[in-house]
Amino acid sequence: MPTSTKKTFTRRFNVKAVPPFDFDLSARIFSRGDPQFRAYEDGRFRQLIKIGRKPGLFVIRSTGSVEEPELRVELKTVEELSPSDVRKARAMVNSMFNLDMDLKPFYKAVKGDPVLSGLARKMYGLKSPTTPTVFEALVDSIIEQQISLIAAHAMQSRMIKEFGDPLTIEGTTYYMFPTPEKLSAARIEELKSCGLSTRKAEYIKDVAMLVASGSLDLDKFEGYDDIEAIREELSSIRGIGRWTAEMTMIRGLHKMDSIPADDIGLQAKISYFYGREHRVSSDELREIAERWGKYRGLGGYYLIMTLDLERGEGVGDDRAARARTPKKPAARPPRERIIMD
DNA sequence: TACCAGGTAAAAA
DNA sequence: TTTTTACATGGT
Repeated sequence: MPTSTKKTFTRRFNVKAVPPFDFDLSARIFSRGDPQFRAYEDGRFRQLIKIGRKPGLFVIRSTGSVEEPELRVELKTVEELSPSDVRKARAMVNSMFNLDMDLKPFYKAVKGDPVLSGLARKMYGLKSPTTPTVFEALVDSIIEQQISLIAAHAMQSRMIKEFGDPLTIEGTTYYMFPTPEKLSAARIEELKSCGLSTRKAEYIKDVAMLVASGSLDLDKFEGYDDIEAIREELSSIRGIGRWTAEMTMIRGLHKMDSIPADDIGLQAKISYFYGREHRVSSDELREIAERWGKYRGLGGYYLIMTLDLERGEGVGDDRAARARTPKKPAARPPRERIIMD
């Protein structure tokens, strides 16, 4: 039950980032988000996130410049925050916008790449964001398996409003991403009513149960340096294949040396930028991304964001790429043998 | 109307 | 062991 007239507390603090960092460019990925969940509008990012056990609405804007980046954070809550809560909130902002990441080594690494060297200039200061929890990245990735992002986003929105805790602040109701506890307790039929297939509903409920019961600790992967180890461990869970594990690493774990080579959207974008006739295979994509060194995931992110921003809109729809790249492999590559030397 | 869309597990061959 | 199939929704 959303409580309507409660006193709200507001805490304000500033956070600095490692330059270069362009907040507007980096936050624009959220500009078409569901305003009741996560959005970027008029220079302000908003999302309701739990700090410990207390929900708080983060309102974040830039007060600095690309070379001297600084963010202003307003944190609205219905319970007063302790100093330790505020410390946690600072760390969350830092993590969500990847503020400590230094882009300079990435720009240096792609200097010789004909495409990315140009995009590095054009998108100077773009950092990749991260979901507040690894769980959110994982669940979103499961929903996005196989279907179009537009369809997936519709389902995500329904799921958030069905299972996410609401909080009304200054007349607007916001929803938090559903907790593992809430999703583990959901009935399959309820999850399906958000548009999910029976299988995806099972995957999500099962993984939520693993996390809620404590038998799967997603946060521990933050400390892993070996992305192959993360991929293998995640892939041992039903419903999580290579693609889902890699998407989770990129979106939820800051593992920017991981790249979802099987991602057909990324394959189409690479084909477009590198002038290929057909949509590149996973192996061709890996070969190209190899040049970007340990920043290959970030390289992929730059390609995706460039096309999305060229259209002047948020992410989630690659019509631009599709319109300019052949739909399918020229002729038919029936026996596509994967050659491993 | 079909077909495709940032896949995956399970059945069938 | 490899190949085929079912699955869900939203656009074109």
